Amino acid sequence: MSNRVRFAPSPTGEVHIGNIRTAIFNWLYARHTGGQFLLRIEDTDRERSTPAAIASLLEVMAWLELDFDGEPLYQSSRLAAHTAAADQLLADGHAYRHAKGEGGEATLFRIPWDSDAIPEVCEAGDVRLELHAKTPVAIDFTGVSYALLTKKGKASPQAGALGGFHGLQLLDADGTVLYELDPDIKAVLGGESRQFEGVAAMTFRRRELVYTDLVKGELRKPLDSLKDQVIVRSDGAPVFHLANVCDDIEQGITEILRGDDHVENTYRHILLFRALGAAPPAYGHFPMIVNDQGKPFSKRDGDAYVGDFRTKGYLPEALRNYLPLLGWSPGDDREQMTSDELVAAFTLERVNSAAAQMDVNKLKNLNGLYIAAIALDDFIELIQPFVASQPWAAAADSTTLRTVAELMQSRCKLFTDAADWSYFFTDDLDFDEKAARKALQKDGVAAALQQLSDALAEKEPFDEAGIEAAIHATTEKLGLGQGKLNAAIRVAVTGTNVGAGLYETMAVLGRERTCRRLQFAGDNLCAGSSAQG
RNA sequence: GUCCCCAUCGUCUAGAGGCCUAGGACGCCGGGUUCUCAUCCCGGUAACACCGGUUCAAAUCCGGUUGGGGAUGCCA
Repeated sequence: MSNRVRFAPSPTGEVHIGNIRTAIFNWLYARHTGGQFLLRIEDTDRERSTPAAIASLLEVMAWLELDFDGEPLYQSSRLAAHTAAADQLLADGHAYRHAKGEGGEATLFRIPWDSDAIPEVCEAGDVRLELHAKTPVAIDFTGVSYALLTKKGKASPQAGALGGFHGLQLLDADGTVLYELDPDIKAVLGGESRQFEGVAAMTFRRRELVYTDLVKGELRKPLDSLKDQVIVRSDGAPVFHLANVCDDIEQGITEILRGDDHVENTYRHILLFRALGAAPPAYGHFPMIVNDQGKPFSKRDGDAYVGDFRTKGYLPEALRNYLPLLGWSPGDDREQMTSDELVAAFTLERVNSAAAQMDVNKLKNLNGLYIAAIALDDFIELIQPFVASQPWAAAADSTTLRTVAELMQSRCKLFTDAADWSYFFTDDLDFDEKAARKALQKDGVAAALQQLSDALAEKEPFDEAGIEAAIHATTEKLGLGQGKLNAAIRVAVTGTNVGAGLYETMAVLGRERTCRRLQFAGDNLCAGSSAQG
């Protein structure tokens, strides 16, 4: 049977990069192994799941070209199956109804007492725990609760499922056995409860659940540290754990690849698979992506939504290339990789286990590399939406825009950099104060700009070569070195000291604009010009 | 508190006992090309968390400490 993996997001808001990286990893794995990549939308949280969130999820996946196989499965459509599974569990004695806390009776999944037949469960030796004798030990069908003795002699309350305490003995300070669980287990499971005071220690045979994580290797968890889990709320709504496992069985998932925050769930889920009569799939857990503080992303880190990267002018190719590099590497020095190369190189063995910090700088650099590689026509096409949002959009005729795009593409790291193209289309220059001061506030600059403007006014043709010649002629006449005036000209005509080639830029601007700006700068912005008094 | 996981330059990572005076990339600094900026090219900066142990030999194995994260929900 071929591999079947799934991406199972909850559509409760914007799509987060951590989530979409999980999707990318799953997609990469499926495509690498020739398996299926399924999409399951876990929309059972009626309060928070919205059609808008589902639409945006689908949109983001399409944008990143994460094509899934078959139709998406909407978890909400499976309510009846989930409820039936809970009923089955109840009937089989794997679950019980219990009013825990307020809210009425919920259905809890029991960490099984008879776990000998479960391949993932093994005995892990005898355990002796020193207890806080003043806290009573309580035992009933929901589990064992007790209090450990801290170093300071205080009580540290604990509770664990019954199934973790085979061979349990309660001892008093003298070592006398107060109680043995095994002979009493039927009665306890049947609903009787026991309580003991003055228990100094407890001993039992520890059982552990062991599985081999595809990423992290062998992982184990003592059953006595697990608690019975609510699987159906008192209002009748099945919880995530049940729905998730049921649907994984339904979809025939063979590998569950998800974020590190799910490792603890895995132990219970494996038990649920077994109780439902299914063999659990293999599991692999990816390291988390954290923010630049090294902390988990929270709602405050608004930048971490995929949609935001899109509106900021990132290319899907760049994101799809960068994200898998967080927590995974091909093992050689490659970083910029095509989708095909990523698919070919991707293996779970090469996924790391330490959390990875998002480095926007590096992403931006990669984005710049991708932008530089785009054909001019495509670049113009892609930049349209970003140009459209500029105040000068109306002035940007397609011919000029094309020329500008050609000049600026290699200087573009993000599509939003198009905001800097303003001076090509409007005379309302945004002068960089520092650059202006440095380039224009010098003696003689005003006169030089005026002379250049005069020279340019008659230059024919007004093209790159002609402009260069005019500038050279002017500097020569003034006894300036070649290029000495360029910085001043640049600031005068563009407002800034960075940008494409000066002559090319002036040619695009055209004679009229260029001269007007030179004169304006000469009259108003230079040392000794009228505006300066 | 308890359980589980994690730990190499500022960041992403390579490294699965000798190839490591720890490699690459981003960033940063310097230089070259160029009319500026960007690109491109050269060079530099900077890390094995700490303490023990195993070994002829440890970033790599083991133990402990510290630090970080997760779980301990009728959230997903």
